[in-house]
Amino acid sequence: MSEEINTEDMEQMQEKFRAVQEELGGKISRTDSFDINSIKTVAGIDLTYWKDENDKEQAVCCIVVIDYKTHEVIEKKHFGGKIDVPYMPGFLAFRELPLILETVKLLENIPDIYVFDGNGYLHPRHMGIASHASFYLERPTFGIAKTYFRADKKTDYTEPSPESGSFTDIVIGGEVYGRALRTHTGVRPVFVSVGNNISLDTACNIALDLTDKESHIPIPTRLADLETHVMREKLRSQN
DNA sequence: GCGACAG
DNA sequence: ATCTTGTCGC
Repeated sequence: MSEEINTEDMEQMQEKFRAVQEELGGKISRTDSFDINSIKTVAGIDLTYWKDENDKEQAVCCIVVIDYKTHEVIEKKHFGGKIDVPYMPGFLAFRELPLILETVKLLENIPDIYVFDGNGYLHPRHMGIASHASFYLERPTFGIAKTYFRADKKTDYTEPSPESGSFTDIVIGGEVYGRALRTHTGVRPVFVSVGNNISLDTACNIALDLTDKESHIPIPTRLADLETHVMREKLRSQN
């Protein structure tokens, strides 16, 4: 009884989604709208998926707010529900945003900045999930992707030197879309890109500030990821 | 027709 | 993303 989604439906969906992205994509600001020294809290956002007993796709979104300076966890919130948009490269926001916005509503401590698991400006229409989400949030955003996404089919990235902190810009058509950033020496880089109202330099500095020995993935994203797995087990056993 | 493809 | 044990390495 699972709804079958054929290619015609997918193409119609993408047609509408692409129009939304082209409309909003030109309204992104890649300039800091704040002073980095004023940042007190940062939120990490992530989702994880599973199929329920009726083969319906379910997901839970988790947001973890931490103290920027001490990295102490201030708050955790989650919201689970059915997913009705399939995964289509380039259209991740349409799949994940509904649950994300519901989870944001639960926050008692509004963070100074939101960090997403995925890209922002590093996208064919500059509208990865970090950029898209910004239009519904009153705070700057940026994205951290664990694997490279070719915003342009021809453009690959150049491996940064092995030392922590080194990076290479991802340039397409003379424009910097994002950055391959090494957060741990000798470990594969993460891909940082601007969401909105922040500069790439600042986003990378924050990513490095929020990375510790435990993982090459910055703490907010790492904690949100761990939390989604915990919540998935809890929600699975309830249904 | 073939490959590419954030999560 | 998810299905999955042991195993190599710091």
